[in-house]
Amino acid sequence: MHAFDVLGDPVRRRILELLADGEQTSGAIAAVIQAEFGISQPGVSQHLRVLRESGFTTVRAQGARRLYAVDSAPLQEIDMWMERFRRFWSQHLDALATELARGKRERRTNDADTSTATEPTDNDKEDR
Amino acid sequence: MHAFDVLGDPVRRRILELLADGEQTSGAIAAVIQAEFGISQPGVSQHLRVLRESGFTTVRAQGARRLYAVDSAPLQEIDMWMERFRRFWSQHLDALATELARGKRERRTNDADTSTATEPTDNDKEDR
DNA sequence: ATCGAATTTAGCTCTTTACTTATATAAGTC
DNA sequence: GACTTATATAAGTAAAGAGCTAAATTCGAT
Repeated sequence: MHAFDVLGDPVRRRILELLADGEQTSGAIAAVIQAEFGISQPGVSQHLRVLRESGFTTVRAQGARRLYAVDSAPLQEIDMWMERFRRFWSQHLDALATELARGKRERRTNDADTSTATEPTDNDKEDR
Repeated sequence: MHAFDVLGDPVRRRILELLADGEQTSGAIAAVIQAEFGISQPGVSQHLRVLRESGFTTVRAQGARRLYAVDSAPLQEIDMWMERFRRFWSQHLDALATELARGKRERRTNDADTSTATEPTDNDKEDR
């Protein structure tokens, strides 16, 4: 499952929002999600599994509890993919810093020539 | 369909990558996508429809051709959602510029207290 | 006005996935 | 050891979505 698919689900996004504030037990997460979305505990558990298996979270056992925490790797990957679109909205002056921080990028070549089409990201090729 | 779901599909991501280099006709896009993914022209057209209807692209007619272009609004929204996770990887020095560019954000409060759980984003609430 | 190219829409099938309930596993408590 | 709490897995169902072929639109050119 691709990182974007994982974030496609509102329950999973919400779980990540919760984890952004720090480690949480499965139970604590389930309580919030059940209250907010009205789904069952196993339902939440399955979402946690998806997050786990797709690398968005790490888990550590503490007795019978499972402590989930954000693993930012896939989020970073998404952030990198988004990079090529940032110039569409951050061409203001205050974006200069961002540009510096994120590294220089190619100048916009506005030719719509088909033959010049670039290859798809490795990332994208691998999942079909 | 949520913005993240739209980006969940590799074909749609690829189309956006193509459009990042500038406006393209439906036909030019279809040619590339068909070559790369082996799907039919109507298949590509359906993806263009999804991108259009979810706000990722704008279209303008030029005779019988349709010229597609990136509309960055939904991408910006995603970028904003991602903001809360950036501190997980950009707490290095070179991220200072990014921090400045993106505006200051709340200090990290690392308490895992359940009762303090924040509300979900309006964004997320609306789609269930 | 007719024909062909460019693009979209319709209807159908197949697969994936998000749920559900029921059950398993494992740790803590009495 | 028996019971409860915490969490995960299994099996089944229903809905969504990605693809296909066929047909409709719409514009340009003869």
